[in-house]
Amino acid sequence: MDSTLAKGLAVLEWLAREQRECRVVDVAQALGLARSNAHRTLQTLVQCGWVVQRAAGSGYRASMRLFELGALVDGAADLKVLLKRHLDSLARASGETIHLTVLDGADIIYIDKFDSPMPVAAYSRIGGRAPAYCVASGKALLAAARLDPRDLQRVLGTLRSHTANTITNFKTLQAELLATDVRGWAENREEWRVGVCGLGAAVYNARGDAVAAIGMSVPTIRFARARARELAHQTRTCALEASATLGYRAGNMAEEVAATTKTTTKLRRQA
Amino acid sequence: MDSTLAKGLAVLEWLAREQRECRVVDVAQALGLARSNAHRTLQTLVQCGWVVQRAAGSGYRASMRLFELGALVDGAADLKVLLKRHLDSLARASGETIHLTVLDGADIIYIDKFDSPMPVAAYSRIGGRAPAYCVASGKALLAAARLDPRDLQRVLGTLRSHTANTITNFKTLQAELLATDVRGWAENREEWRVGVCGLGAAVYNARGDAVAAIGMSVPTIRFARARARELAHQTRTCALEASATLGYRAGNMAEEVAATTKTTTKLRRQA
DNA sequence: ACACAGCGTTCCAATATATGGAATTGCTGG
DNA sequence: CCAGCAATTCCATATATTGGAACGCTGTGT
Repeated sequence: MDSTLAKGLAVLEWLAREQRECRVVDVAQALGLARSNAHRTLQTLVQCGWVVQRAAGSGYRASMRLFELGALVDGAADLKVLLKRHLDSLARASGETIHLTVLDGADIIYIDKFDSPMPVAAYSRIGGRAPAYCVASGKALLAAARLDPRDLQRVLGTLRSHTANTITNFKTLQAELLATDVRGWAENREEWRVGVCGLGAAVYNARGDAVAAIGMSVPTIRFARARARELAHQTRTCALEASATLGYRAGNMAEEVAATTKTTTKLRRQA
Repeated sequence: MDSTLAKGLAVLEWLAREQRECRVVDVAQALGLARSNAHRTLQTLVQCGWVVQRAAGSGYRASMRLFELGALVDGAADLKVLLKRHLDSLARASGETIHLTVLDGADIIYIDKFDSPMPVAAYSRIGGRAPAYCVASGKALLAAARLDPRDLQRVLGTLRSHTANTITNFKTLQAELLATDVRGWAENREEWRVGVCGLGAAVYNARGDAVAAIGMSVPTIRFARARARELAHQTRTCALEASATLGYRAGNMAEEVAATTKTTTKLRRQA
């Protein structure tokens, strides 16, 4: 383990999260480094273009390099541009807050967001995270991944409780993922934040991989049975249209359905 | 200069740009490292969460960490969410491709994009770069920065020619930046890509800093004098509305205009 | 079935490199 | 003009990094 590299990455991450000009001593104190060490590390980051010092002798900030390279990861930027229209029209049709998310280990990461004109209790941020098993987008992606129960447990670790409704039992979660796969959308009923429900559906690319999920956050107060049904239908339809935009063909859909049924059966047997 | 850190960052950047699963030897060859060295560096990056190895013993990819932190830089993500509505309505009103950009040294970086339904010759990508002095967004931001001629030259370095129309002379560029500041928008007439013109206007936050620019890319064939005027007006208006969304108050505008006049006079004297 | 080639991974002694305390410089406010 | 704080430079020391060698695994060609 290259400790110098680990230290430099820690400095970079800390600097990015601070979102303000930081001085050498700030970095040194925050990460427990000697001033001279912090200084040299920052100099290296500057020389490599990951950190900028607006005026010489002034504070340091993370440079746009992080953004530039972040846009390349998983083709996130392309996804956003291609799916923007779909998300926007879903936002307009529903009047609710819409997210585009991807799976990163046990979390989802919000990669795009369309705010509702109506107020929502939940606050989310592009680049922000949420536990996949607690939110609708995450469940849609986990369901689409079709992991063995064994792998699922390995990926998620312990199911921590975040509200009274959080699913903390693997059997229950597996059953829910099966249901998600069958009906084509996932639900979240105050499992992550009290007062906030959600709907989610996976988006597939031309190869049939689930590359992202479209999610909708709805205050419980607007999530009555009939409206939830309607919104779920809208979300699922939007995800299907988005998949079509990425080249996912209806032709595959037959196979897809067959595969679903097969896996469903297999998982039922295992459960 | 911490060479271990520099090496690790180089590996991370290379991996992000490759956008595919890379093996240890690929990294070692590409960056001229010993296999064991490349291996340990990758292990460190994995342990720190910047790189992932989907299946153990398989290739390495950059993780979502880059995206996650990139979203924090300069509040890029917040900007996008706040300004989305404005960009979208400009895209609809004009029918042309709209960009949101920020300045990074001598380059602009595209942080958001709304594609035109009509085909455009220029290809741009979120996270992509262009030389600031060659494109309208860039000129709008450089004009808003109000640098001394001395600083401007230091920041930009040599003005390389990219088309027959590229501005390669500092006096000419300064004059154009002055004009930009006065009229409130910048133009690009095939200075970066042949066949592509552009318009750009700076967006200000509540403190009066130019934090981003709104840009429009238009094929020359649709950039006749009258239409260009009309689109320029739309672009400028959109930028003003966007500035208002960020808390830039008309009250400041008087000061702003005064400052502009003052700087203009000062720069005229220097030129 | 065997030998071989390619790759990931581990190990280790040599040595180049990072480290942190101290000294120096530069800046700011009283 | 001085005092106080922070940035930066310097250097001897200790340590972490380095790359060659070796091992095991997998897949391929004979």
